[in-house]
Amino acid sequence: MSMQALPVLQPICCGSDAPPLAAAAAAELAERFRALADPTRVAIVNRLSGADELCVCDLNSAFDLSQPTVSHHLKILRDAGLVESTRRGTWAYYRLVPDAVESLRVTLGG
Amino acid sequence: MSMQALPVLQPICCGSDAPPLAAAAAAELAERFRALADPTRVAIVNRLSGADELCVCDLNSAFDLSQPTVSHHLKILRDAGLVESTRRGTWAYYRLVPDAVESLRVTLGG
DNA sequence: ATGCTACATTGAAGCATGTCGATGCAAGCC
DNA sequence: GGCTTGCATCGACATGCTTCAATGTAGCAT
Repeated sequence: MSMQALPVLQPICCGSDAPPLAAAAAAELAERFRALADPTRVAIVNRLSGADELCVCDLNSAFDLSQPTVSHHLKILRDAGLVESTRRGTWAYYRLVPDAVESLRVTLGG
Repeated sequence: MSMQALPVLQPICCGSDAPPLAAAAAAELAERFRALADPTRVAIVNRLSGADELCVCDLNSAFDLSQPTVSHHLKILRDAGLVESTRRGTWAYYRLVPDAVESLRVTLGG
């Protein structure tokens, strides 16, 4: 999962008619945007941005969804590289990956 | 379609345990991210960022997809407010809505 | 060991999405 | 008028996504 900047708004090369954004790059970008294309995941990211770490139990009680559903969304965010987790004892703690979000932001013309 | 900033990363209020991001706000944000959750639409936005305007015929020939499919993606981008179009004669010209993209960028911690 | 708690994974159901061919519609040309 | 071109919409199909209950797994306590 390469986390380099893949600008949507400022194509790397200012080519005349050559494909400005490679198909693979577009696919990778779309994949990361899709991770934020769900209200629950947006809310999870937002909550994680307000704290250094959050335990899954906090998120479970926050979202009026079943525990497997929250776990599923966390996996999607993990696969997208937007969050990471560590287990300490029985609990799993999730936190944001600032560089990943920053990368997405740059993509939008930062 | 309100285009105000709805920051994911910096909740409006720094409340202790009150819901940091309202459900409606999260839904609206997710809806706009979903507009970019497809490779073709990412590529369309990218191409539009390289030119002031583009005619649909240009996009049709650029994406090796059927004309209805491209039209479908354009509608999604239009509904999300990321893109707008005007008909001049027989042709329809599409251009980016910079404020909409900027709004999404701010949402990511701008 | 038995049980319980915190998460993850699986399987299935229902809904949304991407894609196409076929059709509709308006503008320009013969 | 009729005909072609550019684009939008419709209907249908296949795939993917969100959600849940059920099950699995690992750690802690008794």
